[in-house]
Amino acid sequence: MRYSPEHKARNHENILSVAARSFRERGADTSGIGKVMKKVGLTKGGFYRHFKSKDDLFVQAVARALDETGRSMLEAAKSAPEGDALRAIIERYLSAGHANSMGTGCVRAALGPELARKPLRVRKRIEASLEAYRERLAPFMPGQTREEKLAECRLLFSSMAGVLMMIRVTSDPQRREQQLREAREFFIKSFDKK
Amino acid sequence: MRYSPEHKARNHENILSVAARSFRERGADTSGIGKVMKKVGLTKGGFYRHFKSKDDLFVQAVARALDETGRSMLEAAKSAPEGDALRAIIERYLSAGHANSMGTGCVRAALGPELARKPLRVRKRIEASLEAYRERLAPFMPGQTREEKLAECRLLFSSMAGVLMMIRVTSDPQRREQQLREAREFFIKSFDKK
DNA sequence: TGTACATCAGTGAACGCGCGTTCACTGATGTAC
DNA sequence: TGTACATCAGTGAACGCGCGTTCACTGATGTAC
Repeated sequence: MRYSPEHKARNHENILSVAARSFRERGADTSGIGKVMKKVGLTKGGFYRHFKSKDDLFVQAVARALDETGRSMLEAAKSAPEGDALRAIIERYLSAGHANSMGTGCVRAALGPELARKPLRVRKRIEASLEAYRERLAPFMPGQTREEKLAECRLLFSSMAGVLMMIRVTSDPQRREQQLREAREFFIKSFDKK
Repeated sequence: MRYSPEHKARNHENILSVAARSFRERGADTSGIGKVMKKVGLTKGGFYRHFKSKDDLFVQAVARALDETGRSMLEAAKSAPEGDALRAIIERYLSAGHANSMGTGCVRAALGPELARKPLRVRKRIEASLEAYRERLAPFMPGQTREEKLAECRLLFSSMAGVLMMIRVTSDPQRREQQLREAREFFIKSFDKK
């Protein structure tokens, strides 16, 4: 059967968002193309009408996930009281909700080491997505120049990603909460009102 | 052929250290038992005389890797001038050498998300290794009580792991160096001389 | 001291399985005339 | 308006491959007598 362009675009989006979640939830190696396509409602053969390879899908899924996390951070910033944007960003990133949902959360905390292991060609594309993310959030960071703000942005989110990632190893929910609280306090103290 | 107990112990150690490196370098999913055993010089069938399962090996390899990283941190602390132990720890953790050798570096930065995805039974054993690590390094942390020191230790190493992990995504060596420098400065300022 | 037997680390083939990718094919729609 | 053909998203079987785990077997050493 022949499909409309909208139909194709819709399936493309579906593959992307199912993959973005599955990669983060289970890791890219354990998220087979067949499984992803099945969840979308298609068979795996059709995958290559949408993406050149699994790595191509990976790069695009990472880009989409970062875009969504960026949007969520911007939302938090914009719905915060005047002058509390950065605090709101930190509080949303280090929230229990974020810690409990790896599949819809920050790519760094869910796939960081996998990003580092990708071949250079792939990694360059990922770096571009990370740069775009930092550009969006730099305005809320401390620092005088754009370069300073970008550097602070990188440092803040890399650090918070490490904290989030390790909190997810902690099995006791109460300890998780406490670790989140301590981390929020630390990052707000260190990055806010600089 | 029958082997001496020392022979078995030696092979056990070899499997462990080859796995500990391979898991960190390539990820656990991509480090097959067959490959590990081949590198040790054995065939894969013999693996199950040493470990109950791949997850069992994983847990023990993580424990060994954390022990080695802990030892390295203690070394840095002990060979530092009086009062500069924590600074030395941070500088060694955020060194170019560490950033450039994922296979022999900190487990958190190389396998963090994989730890978080393991089933509870496995994760509990990993938590114990992480606790042991923090106990060793707590004496060098800021804080009045043991609990405070342990919490600072967790926060410091989780954060630095995130930074290290994301620096490994950066392809340009000069940028990596700069990011390491900025991170060292930040963590020394934030955790040292508190 | 000499012989018979038990032990058990390591071998290598086999198991069922899921993987990424390719490919001949289908068939509804869009286009050309 | 009607007919012939091209397009191409999606199908489903097939490819070669590596995986974790099991298992009957080997054979040098340790132990019992």
